[in-house]
Amino acid sequence: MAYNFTTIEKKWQEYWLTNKTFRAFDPDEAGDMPKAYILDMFPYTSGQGLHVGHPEGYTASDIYSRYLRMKGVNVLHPMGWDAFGLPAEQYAIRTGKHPRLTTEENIRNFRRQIQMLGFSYDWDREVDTTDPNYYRWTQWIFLQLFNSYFDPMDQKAKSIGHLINELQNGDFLVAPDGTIHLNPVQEGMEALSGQSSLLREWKDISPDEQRDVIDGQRLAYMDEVAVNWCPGLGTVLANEEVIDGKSEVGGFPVERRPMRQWMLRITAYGDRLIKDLDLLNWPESLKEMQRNWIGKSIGAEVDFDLVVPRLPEEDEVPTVTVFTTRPDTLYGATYMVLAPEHPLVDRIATSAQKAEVAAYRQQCATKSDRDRMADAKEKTGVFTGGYAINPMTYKPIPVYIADYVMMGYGTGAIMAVPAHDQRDYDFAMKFNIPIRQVVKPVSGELPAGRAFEEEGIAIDSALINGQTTAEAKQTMIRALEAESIGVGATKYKLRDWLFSRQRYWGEPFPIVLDEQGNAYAISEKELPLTLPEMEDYKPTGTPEPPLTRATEWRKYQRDGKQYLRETNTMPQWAGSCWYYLRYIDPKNPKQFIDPVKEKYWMPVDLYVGGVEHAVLHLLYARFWHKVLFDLGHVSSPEPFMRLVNQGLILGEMEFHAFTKPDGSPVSADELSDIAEEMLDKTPTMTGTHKTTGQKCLGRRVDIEAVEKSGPKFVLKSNPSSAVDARAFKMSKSRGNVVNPDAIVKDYGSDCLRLYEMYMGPLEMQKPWSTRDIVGMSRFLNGVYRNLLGDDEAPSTTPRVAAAPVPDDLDRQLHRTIKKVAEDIEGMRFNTAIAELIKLNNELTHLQPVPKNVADAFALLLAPFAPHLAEEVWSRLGHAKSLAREPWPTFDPAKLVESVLELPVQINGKLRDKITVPADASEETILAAALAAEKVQPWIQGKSVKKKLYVPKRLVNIVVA
RNA sequence: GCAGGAGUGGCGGAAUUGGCAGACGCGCUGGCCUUAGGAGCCAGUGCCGAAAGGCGUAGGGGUUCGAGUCCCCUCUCCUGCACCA
Repeated sequence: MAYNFTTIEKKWQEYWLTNKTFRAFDPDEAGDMPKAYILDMFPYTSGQGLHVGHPEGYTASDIYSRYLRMKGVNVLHPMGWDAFGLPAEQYAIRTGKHPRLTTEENIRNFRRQIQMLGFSYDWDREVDTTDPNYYRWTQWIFLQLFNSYFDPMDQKAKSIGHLINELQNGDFLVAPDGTIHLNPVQEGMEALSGQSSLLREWKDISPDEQRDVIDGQRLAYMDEVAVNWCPGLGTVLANEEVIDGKSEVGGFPVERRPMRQWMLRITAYGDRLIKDLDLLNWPESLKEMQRNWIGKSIGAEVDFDLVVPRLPEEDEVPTVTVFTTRPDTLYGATYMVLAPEHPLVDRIATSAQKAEVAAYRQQCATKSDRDRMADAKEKTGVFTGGYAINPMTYKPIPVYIADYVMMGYGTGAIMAVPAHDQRDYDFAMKFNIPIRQVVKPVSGELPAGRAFEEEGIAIDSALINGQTTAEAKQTMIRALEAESIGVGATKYKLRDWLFSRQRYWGEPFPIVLDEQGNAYAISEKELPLTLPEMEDYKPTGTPEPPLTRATEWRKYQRDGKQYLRETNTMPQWAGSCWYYLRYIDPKNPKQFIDPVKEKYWMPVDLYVGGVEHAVLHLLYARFWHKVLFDLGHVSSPEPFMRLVNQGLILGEMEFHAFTKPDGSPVSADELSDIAEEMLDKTPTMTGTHKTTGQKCLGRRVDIEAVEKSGPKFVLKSNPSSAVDARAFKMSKSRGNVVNPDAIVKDYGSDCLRLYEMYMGPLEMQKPWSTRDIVGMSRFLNGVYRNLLGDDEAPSTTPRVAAAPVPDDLDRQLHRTIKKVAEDIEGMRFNTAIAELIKLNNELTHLQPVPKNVADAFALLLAPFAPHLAEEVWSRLGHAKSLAREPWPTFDPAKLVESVLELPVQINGKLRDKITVPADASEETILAAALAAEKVQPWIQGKSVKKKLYVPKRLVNIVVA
């Protein structure tokens, strides 16, 4: 009979909650306990509830936390809710309920589901990003950003007050574009020619302009930029939220349009965000994704003089600045390309070319990002009719516009070096532009028919001939700087973080605007600024945010002056940027965190979550953390020291058989690019026939209709026809989503936990298989039966008694203790469970089970199946929870075997096995090996060349 | 195209890092028990072969007494980025 997991699990969950079993101790109560902060990525509380992917990571971190607690560690293991943002609001609109209500419902449901899985969270620390007591501090951090700037010398954030001081002292000067520059005189440097004459001192600037300069330096600033406007969602989106030209949420098309928006100056931190990755124990692939996203490239900006008639108001020759990572190839620049949107295009285009240029620009503007990507193979562009002067060769080079150069990166203009850049090469071939080699390989020949992009030796470049690429770059940059025609420069692909959304369900900005649209912070004392109650919170469908309708709420008065509140709201990611800090001091009404507690708990020792947050949450949170660090609010430069990604859990394996358009069956191995596609709004499997190119459609076939034949699966009814076998991502539309509620009801949460951990290595992607769960169910039932017996009467433990431990069992026990601890520390939970199963199998026929073995078993099982372990532990006569019971220790002496069974190989092939005493000498063992029965025929009549004995491993005899 | 990861029985996956390939679980086969159930217990289960034995870690080559593990080449799948100058 199965043990009653439902009753047992409920009982212990209540016990843990009432007794606050997993309370983390504050620094003053912790004594000399070591600390560990074990963090899960908190869930976004969608209307769908928990899916089986959540418990995977949560169980892993829970096992680790429970293990550490038993090792005497003070563990902080909290949980909370990420609940502001688009999906919650979309759900509310769909169900016709206010997002506050749906969010409350969703949180209740998530809490119920998570608590039913028995995780050892400290529930007194629960946070909810939509709680005004929480988002008050999100707004407070925004004010920190608003009141700071990035100091270019110290490479860190400082208060705006400090900047004003510097400007007043004359340490900084202001350029015509509003950017600030070090005062060369003050710094004892020679005045830069040209530019410096345009720099002005603070005192020479009007108050209005002064405010603009300051506002332009803030880490949170407003700017008119080309943004991703998503009409389907009625809001703008960050670059990170746009995938292949569509919104990540909902998959709606996104268009670029200029709008005035809040931005966070994450680009200032690009360099530190890359560099500090080295401090982190994160998966290499994830670090690489962040490096790619930030996209740092080092090179130079070079000014090219334009060959155009000078306008009367210009006192110098107009120039175009290009960015290049290969300044060593400057001599090879044979043409120039501007992005179609580049502001100088009109200035350069000749009257003869104007029409063609305008037509091309029009064509680019209407092309979606998607089309642009699809057309990437074929270069397009038009000649402007204008020329620029190559500053090294003094030769005029034609200026083109082409959509392979983007306005958003670098300077929006490139010097094209077709000999050493494949894109430029393709373009030059199409437009018959000369190609000039200026780098040759260190050895070997220049490749024919393509660009030579690798490093080499400079040739045909007077200034740098014979230099290696690295040397030549340096020489060139020095020369450019000396001539004031260029400067070494570093560019990032990363854009500043677009931080406002035209939606209701988010944190309001603690900002008011005057009539001119200038932004002012409200005071910290006015926080939290809560969302107004609104009947109609739906998006307006225009860039006008719904909060604009809250006319009373908007009004704000200070010092007799009227202002209007900012009506944009913050994006979904704001609350999750710092939640890990609030857990440390969740109820503090005075500060966002107590510095003593912060110092004690931070940084996070282990962070477990999905890889889907690689460039969103994890980049944003690191950015905020660094700002808080610079401003002295937190003590560590990085928040998450070790990070582990759990692998995706896919749906059950599916098989698909394919048919040609005419309906005849086709084998899956004749197809390529098999994938799911939306046809008539239904997800359909399609494949392209390798030879005919026909599109073939797949249909799902049952596993019973399929068998394995060689390396592939085929139809039983038609064994010549291979079927496609794969597991898909779980999705509602596929109908392959597994609901944890159902699994817990049928098998219990201990079983679900065990199954998810037993599926394979944590980081790997793996298919769900409901059929396999029964294995873990049998294991748990076996444990119950072996220790507590079939009798479910609560006080009896008939199978356990004080008894001597048989040698074999003792060895297995100590092996298990060793292996389980090692595997938990290495997060190899699948093999730890295998070892527990082995120990349990040893107990199956033992009567009685020795008490100390039963005790140890309960403790070893506790991190994995905590409910059953507590039940066993209590029924074995222990009064208190085992949550802080010391972890069992093993005796290395108990692990050694008294006799060895050694394999004997002849020429590396296994032929026999011999059993020898563990302390036998090498000669004895070799002699025994040669004498072994099945070895004899193999050495008879042959000469033994070599006898190898690998201690405690094997014997290998080499014969001629 | 670039970067990262992976490829082991019918399935999920083990293998202390160069030393008995397939631990453990599912499934399957046979048996026992039975108030017949999706319960429990025992035995077996990589492939070929009656056996001896042979063959086996995507494919091909190499290093080694010995290779799933190290080196070279090729193929397939996944994930990310993708005209980023």
